[in-house]
Amino acid sequence: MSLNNKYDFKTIESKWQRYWAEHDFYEVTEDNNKAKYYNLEMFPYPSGNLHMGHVRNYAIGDVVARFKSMNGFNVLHPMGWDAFGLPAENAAIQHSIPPAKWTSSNIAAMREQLKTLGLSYNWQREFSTSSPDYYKFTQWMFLKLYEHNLAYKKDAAVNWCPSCHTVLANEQVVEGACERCEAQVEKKQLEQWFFKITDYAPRLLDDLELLTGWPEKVKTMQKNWIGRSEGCQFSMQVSNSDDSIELFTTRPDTVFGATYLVLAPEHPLVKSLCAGKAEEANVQDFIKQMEFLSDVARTSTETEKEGIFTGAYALNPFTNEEIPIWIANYVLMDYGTGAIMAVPAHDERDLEFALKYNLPVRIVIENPENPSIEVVTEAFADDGIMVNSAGFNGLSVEEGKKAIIKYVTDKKIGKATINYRLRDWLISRQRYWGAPIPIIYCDKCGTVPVPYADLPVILPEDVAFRPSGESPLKYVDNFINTTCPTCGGMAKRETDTMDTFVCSSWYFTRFASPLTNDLPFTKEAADYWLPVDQYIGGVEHAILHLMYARFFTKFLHDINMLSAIEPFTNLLTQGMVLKDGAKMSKSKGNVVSPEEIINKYGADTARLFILFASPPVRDLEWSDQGVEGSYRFLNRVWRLVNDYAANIKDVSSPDKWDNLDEATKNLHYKTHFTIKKVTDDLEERFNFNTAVSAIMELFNALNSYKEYPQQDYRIVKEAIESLLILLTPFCPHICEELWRVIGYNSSIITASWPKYEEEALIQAEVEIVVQINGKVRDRIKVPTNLVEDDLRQIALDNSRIKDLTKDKKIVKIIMIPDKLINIVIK
RNA sequence: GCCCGAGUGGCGGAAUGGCAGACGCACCGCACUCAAAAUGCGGCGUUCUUUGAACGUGUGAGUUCGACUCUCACCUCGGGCACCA
Repeated sequence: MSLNNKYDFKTIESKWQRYWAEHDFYEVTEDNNKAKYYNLEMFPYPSGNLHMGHVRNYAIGDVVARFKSMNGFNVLHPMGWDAFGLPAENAAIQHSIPPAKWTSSNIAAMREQLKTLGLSYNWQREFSTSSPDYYKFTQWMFLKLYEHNLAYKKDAAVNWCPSCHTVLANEQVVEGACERCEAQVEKKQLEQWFFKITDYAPRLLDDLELLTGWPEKVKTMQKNWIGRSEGCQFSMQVSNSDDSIELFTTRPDTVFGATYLVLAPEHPLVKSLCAGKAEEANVQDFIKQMEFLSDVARTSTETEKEGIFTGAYALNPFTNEEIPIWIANYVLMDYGTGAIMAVPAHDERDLEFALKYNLPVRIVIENPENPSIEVVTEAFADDGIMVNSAGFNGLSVEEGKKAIIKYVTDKKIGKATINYRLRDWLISRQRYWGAPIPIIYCDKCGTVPVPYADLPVILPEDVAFRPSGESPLKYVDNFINTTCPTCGGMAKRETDTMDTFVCSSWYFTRFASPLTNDLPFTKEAADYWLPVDQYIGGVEHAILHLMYARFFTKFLHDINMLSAIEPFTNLLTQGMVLKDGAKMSKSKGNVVSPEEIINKYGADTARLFILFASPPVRDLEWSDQGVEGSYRFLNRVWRLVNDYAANIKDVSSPDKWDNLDEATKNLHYKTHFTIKKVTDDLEERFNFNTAVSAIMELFNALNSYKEYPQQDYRIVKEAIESLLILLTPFCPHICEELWRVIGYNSSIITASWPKYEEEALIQAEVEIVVQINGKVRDRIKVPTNLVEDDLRQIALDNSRIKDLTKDKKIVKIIMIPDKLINIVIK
């Protein structure tokens, strides 16, 4: 090795990146003779800057893709851009750069940054969701949903972000604030487009069971979000009126304790209920107060319950009692029927309200621990026996529910129902930089969908942005003014665009055949590649993106576009990258730039550190010194392999390893042990950190062997080759270079993953731990697979053990073969 | 309030019923050097009466021959949901 043979990562990395790209190593086509593996990382928003979270996400994905590929799979590993969204528009407003231009230059910059990481992407399939070739099919999806009555427009109280100047989906409101900008969300009555995701609620919930490769945590979050609840819907007659009120309850068994009804202030019956009554004016005031209050302001647990009596009464069909009808802030119009029966004795919320407004409290479920209680201070919601409930007395809660449901069903005043917390997905946005909703409004024909043949509805680029953020589309006459596809008359286009989550709800299908231009993808290609075998990304998408994508997949399945019913078979949610215990952010000033790290140490070092420092699902604490350590390791590998290169180049390995001396045999063992360990870690557990540490151990073993006088270069060669191949998914560049250094002409990235030999893992002797009463007292070396009788004898004959057990009575001896013997003494 | 996850040396972490602390970082010592860096070699949980022993995986109990690992209760931190009837 010459003195100037330094580990020159810059030259090495750019050389091999060019070489791999030129030789199309990552291009794939559908091949039915090979097992496919679709490996996908959540595509990024092209902010223009790669951050460490991206690097971690893509490094993890690249290890999986390369590992699968080296194991003979036909691997699809694509990358694209989730390119619509507000930042581009804000840049346009602030810096007068057109969003399209801003976006494409950001994409170019980020693509270059990604390429310096040496990721095994199939770049031929790259696309951006903001290109007409793509959003044409986002619009196609809208039309298909519309065609199947799953896209509809309704006037509703919606979440309005005053800062983003647009409405938001329920999922995009976090603790009353906008998910993006954290401004307090307001409520507005607007006509908006929705996707009827609620039609899919039962399947979205039930099919979570199929997702055995998903983290429990994500499934639980989705389950809670969908929020299925079983109960009963029935009606109560309004006194002195033909109207009746439909209400929903999960506790029909408590109906005898219903002492009042509560309607949501927006309930359509409220007006007529109080019409002409003394209460009318006050009720109207109350409704006005509620109207503009955001959901959170109105319904947070911290908000005090408020309500008002409507002046009307309803007849409880079970007690034949007249009970007052109230309206209150804590009842929501868009859940259930917007009306509840209040049972203060057995519902905490109703109790709080009843106590505040002096409404009667009646116990109808007996608390078995406190049967004689008379004054209710705490709502009892657990299981008990029905009391004060006429013919239903004595039933348990479960029996009571069934009996009451049967009663209302027989009487034809109600039925068993299931309610979901999930709301329909509000997808229209009053912003410019998104896929235009392909709808035309005609005075004569009404709402008319754009014909498929006319897609895409092109987003005009020559527009004037307004500082307020108000969509400039509203002022682009040649966009708005069009002709009606049905009657040919003058008509106007919808100016709202779609939520960017719509774009990302189907992108994984497009990668299967990204150039298809009559359909979003061909069924043939999609059925070959989908579902995605491994999906990798941040847990922040646990509900939003992952649920929308599941919804789209099921819909595409239903319209026979796709065989898959779930998009992602396995999901890995990686942890955040932290610095000094906090998420990296500009405001905290703790951002480490990937570009700098790659410049200083190279992509291989950056990748190695990120994969070694912590298992993928956990948060990763950034450590500059840790990076140094990874860099140091690669330098040591570099030196060792170069030192050995001449000696191992022309050595060939025999068919059988015979007569190896002990030190050599140990190295041989270590090599095969490492192959097994790394393979298991990558295949089954995604424990990249322990895989790396196993490779480091193999390196350490090789390094010690270097001092051994009678080296067997055949075994050294085997160890070095194994080490390089095992390290390739983590650090492909240095491994490729060293592969050539030891004499290969073919690329290491196409090398087969090594298989361990069972025989090499058999050791003649094992160390057994000898315990007395569970405490380690000695260690002895014995032949492998020693029978218990012999092991017991050897242990008892051991002088230290003899010493410690003399004068003691041996009660019991527990033996674990090849591992441990525990002598229990008294 | 409810649900989920985590808690192990100075630090990142390893071990999921059988040797606690693999691997790495930091630190200490030695070699090389005029010196430093780099590199190499060695040490490195705490305490003590130090060829040995006691203690030690958030706290307390329990199961077991044996518990970081299982069970129960609690504490702390993180995440999710939170008037959804």
